[in-house]
Amino acid sequence: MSCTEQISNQIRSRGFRLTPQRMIILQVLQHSGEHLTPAEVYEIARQNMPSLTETTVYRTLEFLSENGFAMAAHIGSGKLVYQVGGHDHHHIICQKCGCELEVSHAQLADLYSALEQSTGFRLTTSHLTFFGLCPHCR
Amino acid sequence: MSCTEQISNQIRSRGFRLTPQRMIILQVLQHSGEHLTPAEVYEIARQNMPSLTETTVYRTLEFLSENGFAMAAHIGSGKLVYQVGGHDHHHIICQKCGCELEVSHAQLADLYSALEQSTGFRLTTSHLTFFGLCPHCR
DNA sequence: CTCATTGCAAACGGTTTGCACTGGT
DNA sequence: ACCAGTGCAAACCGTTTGCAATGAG
Repeated sequence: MSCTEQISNQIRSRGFRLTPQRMIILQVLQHSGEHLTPAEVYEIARQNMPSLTETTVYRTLEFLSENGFAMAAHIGSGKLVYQVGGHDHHHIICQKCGCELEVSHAQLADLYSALEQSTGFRLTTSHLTFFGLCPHCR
Repeated sequence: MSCTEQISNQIRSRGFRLTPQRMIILQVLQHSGEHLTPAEVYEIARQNMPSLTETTVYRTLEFLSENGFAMAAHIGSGKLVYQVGGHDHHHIICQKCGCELEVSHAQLADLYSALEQSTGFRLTTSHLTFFGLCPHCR
Protein backbone atom coordinates (compact mmCIF):
# COMPACT_ATOMS: atom_id res chain seq x y z
CA MET A 1 0.00 0.00 0.00
CA SER A 2 1.40 3.34 -0.99
CA CYS A 3 2.03 6.01 1.56
CA THR A 4 -0.76 8.12 0.13
CA GLU A 5 -3.15 5.22 0.60
CA GLN A 6 -2.11 4.90 4.22
CA ILE A 7 -2.97 8.50 4.86
CA SER A 8 -6.19 8.20 2.87
CA ASN A 9 -7.32 5.33 5.05
CA GLN A 10 -6.46 7.26 8.15
CA ILE A 11 -8.46 10.23 6.98
CA ARG A 12 -11.51 8.06 6.45
CA SER A 13 -11.10 6.04 9.61
CA ARG A 14 -10.87 9.17 11.68
CA GLY A 15 -14.25 10.19 10.39
CA PHE A 16 -13.14 12.80 7.85
CA ARG A 17 -14.25 12.71 4.25
CA LEU A 18 -11.81 11.70 1.57
CA THR A 19 -12.49 14.12 -1.25
CA PRO A 20 -10.73 14.23 -4.62
CA GLN A 21 -9.34 17.64 -3.67
CA ARG A 22 -7.69 16.23 -0.56
CA MET A 23 -6.25 13.30 -2.49
CA ILE A 24 -4.74 15.49 -5.17
CA ILE A 25 -3.23 17.94 -2.70
CA LEU A 26 -1.79 15.05 -0.71
CA GLN A 27 -0.28 13.58 -3.86
CA VAL A 28 1.26 16.92 -4.77
CA LEU A 29 2.94 17.21 -1.39
CA GLN A 30 4.00 13.60 -1.42
CA HIS A 31 5.39 13.67 -4.90
CA SER A 32 7.33 16.90 -4.49
CA GLY A 33 9.03 15.75 -1.30
CA GLU A 34 9.97 19.38 -0.75
CA HIS A 35 8.09 21.99 1.21
CA LEU A 36 5.69 23.96 -0.91
CA THR A 37 3.81 27.20 -0.43
CA PRO A 38 0.02 27.13 -0.78
CA ALA A 39 0.40 28.94 -4.11
CA GLU A 40 2.80 26.28 -5.40
CA VAL A 41 0.49 23.49 -4.32
CA TYR A 42 -2.36 25.24 -6.07
CA GLU A 43 -0.43 25.68 -9.31
CA ILE A 44 0.56 22.01 -9.48
CA ALA A 45 -2.70 20.52 -8.27
CA ARG A 46 -4.69 22.64 -10.69
CA GLN A 47 -3.20 20.76 -13.60
CA ASN A 48 -5.07 17.65 -12.53
CA MET A 49 -8.15 19.44 -11.31
CA PRO A 50 -8.78 22.78 -12.99
CA SER A 51 -11.87 23.40 -10.88
CA LEU A 52 -9.80 23.45 -7.69
CA THR A 53 -9.80 26.79 -5.87
CA GLU A 54 -7.09 28.45 -3.85
CA THR A 55 -9.46 28.63 -0.89
CA THR A 56 -9.70 24.87 -0.83
CA VAL A 57 -5.92 24.56 -0.99
CA TYR A 58 -5.58 26.78 2.07
CA ARG A 59 -8.28 24.93 3.94
CA THR A 60 -6.94 21.52 3.00
CA LEU A 61 -3.36 22.36 3.97
CA GLU A 62 -4.56 23.61 7.31
CA PHE A 63 -6.66 20.48 7.73
CA LEU A 64 -3.70 18.24 6.89
CA SER A 65 -1.31 19.93 9.28
CA GLU A 66 -3.87 20.20 12.05
CA ASN A 67 -4.37 16.45 11.92
CA GLY A 68 -0.73 15.50 11.59
CA PHE A 69 -0.84 14.45 7.94
CA ALA A 70 1.49 17.26 6.90
CA MET A 71 3.77 19.69 8.63
CA ALA A 72 3.68 23.46 8.41
CA ALA A 73 6.74 25.63 8.89
CA HIS A 74 7.66 29.25 8.54
CA ILE A 75 10.57 29.54 6.22
CA GLY A 76 12.78 32.61 5.81
CA SER A 77 10.95 35.72 4.64
CA GLY A 78 7.96 34.65 6.64
CA LYS A 79 6.40 32.43 4.01
CA LEU A 80 4.37 29.51 5.22
CA VAL A 81 5.21 26.15 3.68
CA TYR A 82 3.86 22.63 4.01
CA GLN A 83 5.37 19.19 3.55
CA VAL A 84 4.51 15.58 4.26
CA GLY A 85 6.56 12.94 5.93
CA GLY A 86 9.30 13.31 8.46
CA HIS A 87 12.15 14.46 6.28
CA ASP A 88 13.44 16.81 8.99
CA HIS A 89 15.88 19.31 7.68
CA HIS A 90 16.81 22.94 7.93
CA HIS A 91 18.20 25.59 5.64
CA ILE A 92 21.01 28.09 5.51
CA ILE A 93 20.30 30.92 3.11
CA CYS A 94 22.94 33.29 1.80
CA GLN A 95 21.85 36.87 2.40
CA LYS A 96 23.77 38.08 -0.60
CA CYS A 97 23.27 35.62 -3.44
CA GLY A 98 20.23 33.81 -2.07
CA CYS A 99 21.64 30.32 -2.48
CA GLU A 100 20.33 27.66 -0.12
CA LEU A 101 22.05 24.82 1.64
CA GLU A 102 20.27 21.98 3.37
CA VAL A 103 21.26 21.10 6.93
CA SER A 104 20.31 17.69 8.22
CA HIS A 105 18.47 17.54 11.48
CA ALA A 106 21.15 15.24 12.81
CA GLN A 107 23.50 18.20 13.12
CA LEU A 108 21.06 19.88 15.48
CA ALA A 109 20.15 16.84 17.53
CA ASP A 110 22.62 17.65 20.29
CA LEU A 111 21.43 21.21 20.52
CA TYR A 112 17.83 20.04 20.71
CA SER A 113 18.42 17.68 23.57
CA ALA A 114 20.50 20.27 25.40
CA LEU A 115 17.74 22.84 25.00
CA GLU A 116 15.06 20.39 26.07
CA GLN A 117 17.07 19.62 29.17
CA SER A 118 17.76 23.22 30.14
CA THR A 119 14.30 24.59 29.39
CA GLY A 120 11.98 21.71 30.14
CA PHE A 121 10.26 22.23 26.80
CA ARG A 122 9.59 19.37 24.45
CA LEU A 123 10.77 20.71 21.08
CA THR A 124 8.85 20.03 17.91
CA THR A 125 10.25 22.61 15.49
CA SER A 126 10.45 20.95 12.15
CA HIS A 127 12.24 23.63 10.24
CA LEU A 128 14.75 26.33 11.10
CA THR A 129 16.20 28.85 8.72
CA PHE A 130 19.64 30.29 9.33
CA PHE A 131 20.95 33.28 7.44
CA GLY A 132 24.52 34.06 6.60
CA LEU A 133 27.05 34.46 3.83
CA CYS A 134 27.99 31.49 1.71
CA PRO A 135 31.62 30.57 1.13
CA HIS A 136 31.50 32.35 -2.19
CA CYS A 137 30.07 35.64 -0.91
CA ARG A 138 31.69 36.05 2.48
CA MET B 1 27.51 60.52 24.10
CA SER B 2 24.43 58.36 24.12
CA CYS B 3 24.09 55.41 21.83
CA THR B 4 21.33 57.13 19.90
CA GLU B 5 23.62 60.08 19.31
CA GLN B 6 26.31 57.78 17.97
CA ILE B 7 23.93 56.38 15.42
CA SER B 8 22.60 59.85 14.60
CA ASN B 9 26.09 61.05 13.81
CA GLN B 10 26.74 58.01 11.67
CA ILE B 11 23.56 58.62 9.71
CA ARG B 12 24.62 62.17 8.96
CA SER B 13 28.23 61.36 8.25
CA ARG B 14 27.24 58.70 5.76
CA GLY B 15 25.35 61.33 3.82
CA PHE B 16 21.82 60.44 4.95
CA ARG B 17 19.46 62.98 6.43
CA LEU B 18 18.67 62.93 10.08
CA THR B 19 14.96 63.59 10.23
CA PRO B 20 12.81 63.80 13.36
CA GLN B 21 10.98 60.68 12.18
CA ARG B 22 14.19 58.68 12.05
CA MET B 23 15.25 59.91 15.47
CA ILE B 24 11.98 59.01 17.10
CA ILE B 25 11.87 55.57 15.55
CA LEU B 26 15.44 54.93 16.61
CA GLN B 27 14.62 56.00 20.15
CA VAL B 28 11.63 53.70 20.22
CA LEU B 29 13.73 50.72 19.20
CA GLN B 30 16.53 51.66 21.56
CA HIS B 31 14.29 52.27 24.52
CA SER B 32 12.27 49.09 24.11
CA GLY B 33 15.35 46.87 23.86
CA GLU B 34 13.01 44.20 22.54
CA HIS B 35 12.20 43.39 18.96
CA LEU B 36 9.15 45.22 17.72
CA THR B 37 6.88 44.83 14.73
CA PRO B 38 6.41 47.83 12.44
CA ALA B 39 2.92 48.24 13.87
CA GLU B 40 4.24 48.35 17.42
CA VAL B 41 6.89 50.89 16.49
CA TYR B 42 4.21 52.99 14.86
CA GLU B 43 1.94 52.86 17.88
CA ILE B 44 4.66 53.97 20.28
CA ALA B 45 6.32 56.54 18.05
CA ARG B 46 2.99 58.13 17.22
CA GLN B 47 2.62 59.30 20.79
CA ASN B 48 5.52 61.68 20.30
CA MET B 49 4.72 62.55 16.72
CA PRO B 50 1.06 62.18 15.81
CA SER B 51 1.73 63.17 12.22
CA LEU B 52 3.91 60.11 11.67
CA THR B 53 2.58 57.65 9.09
CA GLU B 54 2.86 53.90 8.94
CA THR B 55 4.46 54.19 5.52
CA THR B 56 7.34 56.15 7.01
CA VAL B 57 7.76 53.57 9.75
CA TYR B 58 8.11 50.82 7.17
CA ARG B 59 10.52 52.82 5.07
CA THR B 60 12.57 53.92 8.06
CA LEU B 61 12.84 50.42 9.49
CA GLU B 62 14.00 49.13 6.14
CA PHE B 63 16.46 51.98 5.89
CA LEU B 64 17.84 51.27 9.37
CA SER B 65 18.30 47.57 8.78
CA GLU B 66 19.72 48.04 5.30
CA ASN B 67 22.41 50.26 6.73
CA GLY B 68 23.21 48.21 9.76
CA PHE B 69 21.59 50.50 12.34
CA ALA B 70 18.99 47.91 13.26
CA MET B 71 18.45 44.22 12.68
CA ALA B 72 15.46 42.58 11.07
CA ALA B 73 14.36 39.05 11.87
CA HIS B 74 11.46 36.80 11.08
CA ILE B 75 9.87 35.61 14.25
CA GLY B 76 7.47 32.71 14.58
CA SER B 77 4.28 33.07 12.56
CA GLY B 78 6.21 34.88 9.90
CA LYS B 79 6.02 38.30 11.45
CA LEU B 80 8.88 40.65 10.70
CA VAL B 81 10.45 42.38 13.71
CA TYR B 82 13.23 44.90 14.18
CA GLN B 83 15.63 45.65 17.00
CA VAL B 84 18.76 47.67 17.63
CA GLY B 85 21.96 46.59 19.25
CA GLY B 86 23.40 43.16 19.60
CA HIS B 87 21.21 41.66 22.27
CA ASP B 88 21.29 38.29 20.53
CA HIS B 89 18.69 35.93 21.78
CA HIS B 90 16.20 33.38 20.55
CA HIS B 91 12.78 32.17 21.57
CA ILE B 92 10.98 28.98 22.32
CA ILE B 93 7.23 29.27 21.93
CA CYS B 94 4.74 26.79 23.31
CA GLN B 95 2.43 25.61 20.56
CA LYS B 96 -0.37 25.05 23.03
CA CYS B 97 -0.47 27.94 25.48
CA GLY B 98 1.63 30.39 23.50
CA CYS B 99 4.02 31.21 26.31
CA GLU B 100 7.50 32.33 25.33
CA LEU B 101 10.88 31.58 26.79
CA GLU B 102 14.05 33.44 25.94
CA VAL B 103 17.13 31.44 24.98
CA SER B 104 20.48 33.17 25.20
CA HIS B 105 22.66 33.06 22.17
CA ALA B 106 25.42 31.54 24.28
CA GLN B 107 23.53 28.24 24.28
CA LEU B 108 23.73 28.15 20.50
CA ALA B 109 27.31 29.31 20.14
CA ASP B 110 28.67 25.78 19.81
CA LEU B 111 26.13 24.87 17.18
CA TYR B 112 26.91 28.01 15.23
CA SER B 113 30.62 27.35 15.09
CA ALA B 114 30.02 23.70 14.19
CA LEU B 115 27.70 24.72 11.39
CA GLU B 116 30.10 27.37 10.12
CA GLN B 117 32.83 24.79 10.04
CA SER B 118 30.84 22.12 8.24
CA THR B 119 29.15 24.39 5.73
CA GLY B 120 31.67 27.14 5.09
CA PHE B 121 28.95 29.73 5.64
CA ARG B 122 29.46 32.70 7.88
CA LEU B 123 26.30 32.76 9.98
CA THR B 124 24.58 36.00 10.87
CA THR B 125 21.13 34.86 11.95
CA SER B 126 20.13 37.09 14.79
CA HIS B 127 16.99 35.35 15.85
CA LEU B 128 15.68 31.80 15.75
CA THR B 129 12.30 30.64 16.92
CA PHE B 130 11.80 27.13 18.19
CA PHE B 131 8.41 25.63 18.76
CA GLY B 132 7.46 23.00 21.26
CA LEU B 133 5.45 22.23 24.35
CA CYS B 134 6.30 23.97 27.60
CA PRO B 135 6.78 21.96 30.80
CA HIS B 136 3.24 22.81 31.81
CA CYS B 137 1.57 21.69 28.56
CA ARG B 138 3.61 18.68 27.51
C1' DC C 1 -30.52 12.11 3.69
C1' DT C 2 -27.19 14.70 6.24
C1' DC C 3 -23.55 17.24 7.24
C1' DA C 4 -18.72 17.93 6.12
C1' DT C 5 -16.56 20.03 2.43
C1' DT C 6 -16.34 22.96 -1.58
C1' DG C 7 -16.58 27.17 -4.67
C1' DC C 8 -17.35 31.87 -5.17
C1' DA C 9 -16.87 36.50 -3.99
C1' DA C 10 -15.87 39.64 -0.92
C1' DA C 11 -13.20 41.19 3.14
C1' DC C 12 -9.03 41.32 5.51
C1' DG C 13 -4.23 42.69 7.40
C1' DG C 14 0.25 43.69 6.57
C1' DT C 15 3.20 45.75 3.27
C1' DT C 16 4.48 48.37 -0.91
C1' DT C 17 4.05 51.90 -4.50
C1' DG C 18 3.30 56.48 -7.27
C1' DC C 19 3.23 61.03 -6.85
C1' DA C 20 3.27 65.59 -5.26
C1' DC C 21 4.91 68.22 -1.25
C1' DT C 22 8.24 69.33 2.45
C1' DG C 23 12.18 70.23 4.93
C1' DG C 24 17.30 68.86 6.05
C1' DT C 25 21.62 70.03 4.25
C1' DA D 1 18.06 75.56 -4.04
C1' DC D 2 18.25 70.72 -4.40
C1' DC D 3 17.06 66.33 -3.65
C1' DA D 4 16.38 62.86 0.14
C1' DG D 5 12.68 61.91 2.76
C1' DT D 6 7.71 62.33 3.88
C1' DG D 7 2.53 61.94 3.72
C1' DC D 8 -1.41 60.44 1.43
C1' DA D 9 -4.14 57.35 -1.06
C1' DA D 10 -4.45 53.62 -3.64
C1' DA D 11 -2.62 49.15 -5.08
C1' DC D 12 -0.88 44.87 -3.80
C1' DC D 13 -0.30 40.03 -2.08
C1' DG D 14 -1.21 36.25 0.70
C1' DT D 15 -4.73 34.66 3.54
C1' DT D 16 -9.40 34.29 5.72
C1' DT D 17 -14.45 34.47 5.94
C1' DG D 18 -19.73 34.11 4.99
C1' DC D 19 -22.84 31.82 2.52
C1' DA D 20 -25.15 28.92 -0.64
C1' DA D 21 -24.40 24.67 -3.39
C1' DT D 22 -22.40 20.05 -3.63
C1' DG D 23 -21.26 15.41 -2.90
C1' DA D 24 -19.08 11.68 0.48
C1' DG D 25 -20.69 8.81 4.01
